[in-house]
Amino acid sequence: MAFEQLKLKNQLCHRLYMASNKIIRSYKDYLDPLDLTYPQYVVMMALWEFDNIKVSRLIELTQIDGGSLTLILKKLIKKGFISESKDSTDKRSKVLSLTSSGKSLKKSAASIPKRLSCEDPKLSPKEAYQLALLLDKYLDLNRD
Amino acid sequence: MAFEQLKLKNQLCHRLYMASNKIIRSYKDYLDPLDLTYPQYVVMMALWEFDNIKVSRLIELTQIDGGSLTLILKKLIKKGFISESKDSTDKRSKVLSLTSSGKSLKKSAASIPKRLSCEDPKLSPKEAYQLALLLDKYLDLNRD
DNA sequence: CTTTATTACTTTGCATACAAACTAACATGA
DNA sequence: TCATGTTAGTTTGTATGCAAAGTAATAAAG
Repeated sequence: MAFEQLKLKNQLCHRLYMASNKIIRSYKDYLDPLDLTYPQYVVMMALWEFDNIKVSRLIELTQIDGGSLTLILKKLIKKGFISESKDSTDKRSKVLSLTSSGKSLKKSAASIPKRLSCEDPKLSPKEAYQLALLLDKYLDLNRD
Repeated sequence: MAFEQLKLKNQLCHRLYMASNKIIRSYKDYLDPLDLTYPQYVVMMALWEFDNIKVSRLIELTQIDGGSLTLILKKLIKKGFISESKDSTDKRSKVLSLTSSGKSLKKSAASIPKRLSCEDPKLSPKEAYQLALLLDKYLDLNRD
């Protein structure tokens, strides 16, 4: 009756859960000045990389579900970072675009990744790369 | 102006965020029959392993923040899986204990880890172990 | 033995997650 | 072209996640 398989230290899921929450918390200090939450930052990164895309493409890129995304987009629009327009060929689709304010925000965000990785490098660059590879395999992603 | 550091594929955090959400979603099919959400399951695992512990210890074990935990505990009490009592030596503390119903739930949960890992093994056991080691290092955990 | 600081939780307010139901618009087939 | 199916997003309801303020009880100081 040891039930080893139910011990917390044997749960990959619990580690992912803690690690995700922890790293998102650590972004807060850097994102607050930009008036962005972490999910909002992910959406902005997607748009900084691929501007003028549909909601469906944003869901693919960010893996944020549609329901959550609708709310996040409303907030980003309210903040003036993005704007929406109807797709001329398919009125069901909505196209999202960066405003000038949203574009200039990219410059302010540019230093965040480096500042974060330097702040408290629990993992070496090599280890971070290994971790990224394993996560990509788990996520079944094929990038590049 | 390439801003490579802001591309999604270069974000470790985004991978952790997607992986955590994905693996928690994958637990849903197995936890619904037990009437548990994933965070509730984590709390139950902690109690199955260390029964009769205080809220502060539960926070240490699960890394769930106090505010969220209060709500989760209320729900687990309402479902009859755990009960609370005052610590006799320190009335500020609250001790949580499994009920007989909560204890027997452990038997129903025992098969979940294996069923999940077999369902769609994106990672080999060796890779999962590597991933766990890297996450522990990131989390700064020292188990055993 | 009071005053003050610290602890252990709880409550509040805002922002997601996410499944399920819903709506409008496009696509298909007879 | 009309009924039907599918798709792209939105809405709704429940459950966190988390920072900050609040509360009650214990500890520390003087």
